[in-house]
Amino acid sequence: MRIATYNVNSIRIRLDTILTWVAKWQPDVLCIQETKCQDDAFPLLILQSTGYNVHFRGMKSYNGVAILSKMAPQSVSYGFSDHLPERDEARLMRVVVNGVSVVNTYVPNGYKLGSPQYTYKLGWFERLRAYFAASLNPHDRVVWCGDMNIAPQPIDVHSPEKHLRHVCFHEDARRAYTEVVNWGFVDVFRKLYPERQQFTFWDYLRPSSLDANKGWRIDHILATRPMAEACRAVEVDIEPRRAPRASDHTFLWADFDL
DNA sequence: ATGGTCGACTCTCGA
Repeated sequence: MRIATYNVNSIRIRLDTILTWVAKWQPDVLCIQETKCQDDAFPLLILQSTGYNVHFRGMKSYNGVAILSKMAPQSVSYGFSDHLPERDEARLMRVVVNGVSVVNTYVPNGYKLGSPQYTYKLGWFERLRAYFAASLNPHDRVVWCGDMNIAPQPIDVHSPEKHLRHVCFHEDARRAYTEVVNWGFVDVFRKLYPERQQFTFWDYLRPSSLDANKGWRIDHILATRPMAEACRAVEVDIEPRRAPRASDHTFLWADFDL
């Protein structure tokens, strides 16, 4: 079972990228973040023409998540369902496919240290931990993937010493993320490649960052222990990142023998 | 301290 994740940064602009990648790599499940369109503008029919099942939730301009799956999901749900007011919607969805619960998240960026957005990001991780604790079991087959906006370790960002106060590397953000991981997840990329420095994101604001390989590993695939033990391969595909009209993120995929 | 680049959308915000 192949599960993949991709921050598309506008699904309408990069529809071709998705179609080409899906045709080549044939994921069983593809989790997409930052679709950036309202549901009535979502390119549903063309995505369905690939034969995939398509589920999504968006909002105007920002955020938005979608999941493509070869098999029809047994269930689909959106958001935390914790009845707290949403500062922004369309950042979390879950499907159950082939007995595997797949949770797709676009974690809030956090803007700057000390900002309300940063506080919201930290709280978002706490809500996510509560969400896993309330609705899933670490002994079951669960995969959590998406754009986490967290580089978990110094190896996961270029020049870590320069980013100690960056919202994607600050100790408080990393701790909040780690608390969720500690509910029962294994970072399958890091499990298979304990030493490899492999980024999934190069900042648009620094156009030379890709060539200089000054990036971040902030997109992740995490699996509960029973799933992680079945993980046979994980790779980052940076080729679409070099194409014209590239997103600043890469595709990331993992194969599980079930 | 600031700007650099995108995308959505409305002359600005979020990343």
